[in-house]
Amino acid sequence: MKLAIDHKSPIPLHIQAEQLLRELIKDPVYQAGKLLPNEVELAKKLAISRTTLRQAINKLVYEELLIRKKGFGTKVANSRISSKSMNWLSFSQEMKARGITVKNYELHVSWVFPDESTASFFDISTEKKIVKMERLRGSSDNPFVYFISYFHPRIGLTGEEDFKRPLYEMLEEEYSTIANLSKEEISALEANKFIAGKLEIETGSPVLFRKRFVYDQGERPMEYNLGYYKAESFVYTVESRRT
Amino acid sequence: MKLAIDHKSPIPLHIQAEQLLRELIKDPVYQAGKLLPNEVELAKKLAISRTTLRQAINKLVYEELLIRKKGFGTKVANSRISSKSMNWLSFSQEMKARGITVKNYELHVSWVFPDESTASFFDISTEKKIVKMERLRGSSDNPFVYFISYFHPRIGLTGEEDFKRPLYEMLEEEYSTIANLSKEEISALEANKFIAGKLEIETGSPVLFRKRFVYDQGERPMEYNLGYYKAESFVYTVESRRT
DNA sequence: CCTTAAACCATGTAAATACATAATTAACCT
DNA sequence: AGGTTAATTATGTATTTACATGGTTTAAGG
Repeated sequence: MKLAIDHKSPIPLHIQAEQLLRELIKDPVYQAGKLLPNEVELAKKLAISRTTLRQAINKLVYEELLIRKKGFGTKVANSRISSKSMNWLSFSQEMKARGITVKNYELHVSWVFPDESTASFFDISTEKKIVKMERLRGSSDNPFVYFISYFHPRIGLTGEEDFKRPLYEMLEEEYSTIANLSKEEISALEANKFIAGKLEIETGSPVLFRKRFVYDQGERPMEYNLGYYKAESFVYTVESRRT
Repeated sequence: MKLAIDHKSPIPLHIQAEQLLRELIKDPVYQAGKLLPNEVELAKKLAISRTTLRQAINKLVYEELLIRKKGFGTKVANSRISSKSMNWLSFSQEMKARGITVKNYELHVSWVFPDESTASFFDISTEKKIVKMERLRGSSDNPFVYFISYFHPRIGLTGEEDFKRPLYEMLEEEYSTIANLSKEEISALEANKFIAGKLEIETGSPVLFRKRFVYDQGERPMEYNLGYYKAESFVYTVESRRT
């Protein structure tokens, strides 16, 4: 674990401090509501200004990972909002846990120009082609989900990879890219003609639609994933606890 | 609307600025991704330092109400309704934060026999009546969610309570019952005739359906909640981190 | 011995300043 | 006209400085 801050790095100091703090609070020593060193001391130790350190702490406070108390100190929050971390993101593993064997109905990999929103999430130009993966998956009886994934060019995918392997395992082993954070948006949609065809339902039928924004170790965008789930066959579960 | 900042007020300047901005972006003029005045100008106009102003803007950026772009400016995010772990559980508070005034279109409280699944969750007999609350809520323009709540008899509700108050606040203050854990199941459904009528959509249109199992301090079931959200107007967001 | 006041500690608030960097626009040169 | 370069604009990063304020601990006083 990196305990110091590199002033020569192009990564902003407050980002480095933030990452450092995230690592720090994972340490068992800090788990049970323990106090952090005070800001003035810690800033001196890290050789950054108190303002910069506060900038980093602020983010974690906002995420409710840290709790500040005036005149007392900053402590590590005990219970975090767990969203039943999906084991972790892997579809096939999740299905396996439910006793469903995943069948791949279609798999298609291509190089395409990203649309506006994808390019914006990846922070790249719409003129630069990226790898797109489409997958139709389901149980042994019938397909019930259609996935579209876009991958950031930084990863360096060729499009020739073995996408039959569990995706995140492959990305980790072959490209040292680890999914670290996922932001998801879940909504209900009417199936358009294309999706309806894939999922073998009627156009206009409801589908559960999930956008997933996946970030790597450095909080950099790595995957943009769209999932269209046949309505009856999928339930998304979330568990959250008061903090 | 207050447009100025009171330097003599005991309320911190950055809090005042934050509130002012929240009001400001509600203004129709700012609705469609419009740019805010630049930080240096705005700070001068409000007679506060840029640092303080940035502190205020930061909060709204964290909440994704504003989007900053270096060298370009700060624009208002096209606010769609999302639920960032629901703040915590309260619908009206979450809407308030988004600048949407919640309107209650219908409110109906009754004593009913629980169905099988409800009785099973509460671990009570189907012969024992419980309090059921139905609510149709939405923005000032139109309803977009229909809630049904069942409450565990242990709480001791009479059905005469003031359900116009924030629910969890009322339960905490009047009955010392605190929501502590929530398990949610989200799926997509076709609106049946009843729901379609309430939400003013066509039968068969997709709705986002959420079941919520709420537990109290002692992890005992306290509320069973069903929510039917009009499809276009609701996005459920989840953020999860690898552990 | 208990209450109250003072001292202390750590975070909270606020400003002024300086320079870096990304996005846009304008000017410039082929 | 088209592409490259430079200037402009507005946010991003970082430091130093100063004082306020809410808790905690200690010390004083009845």
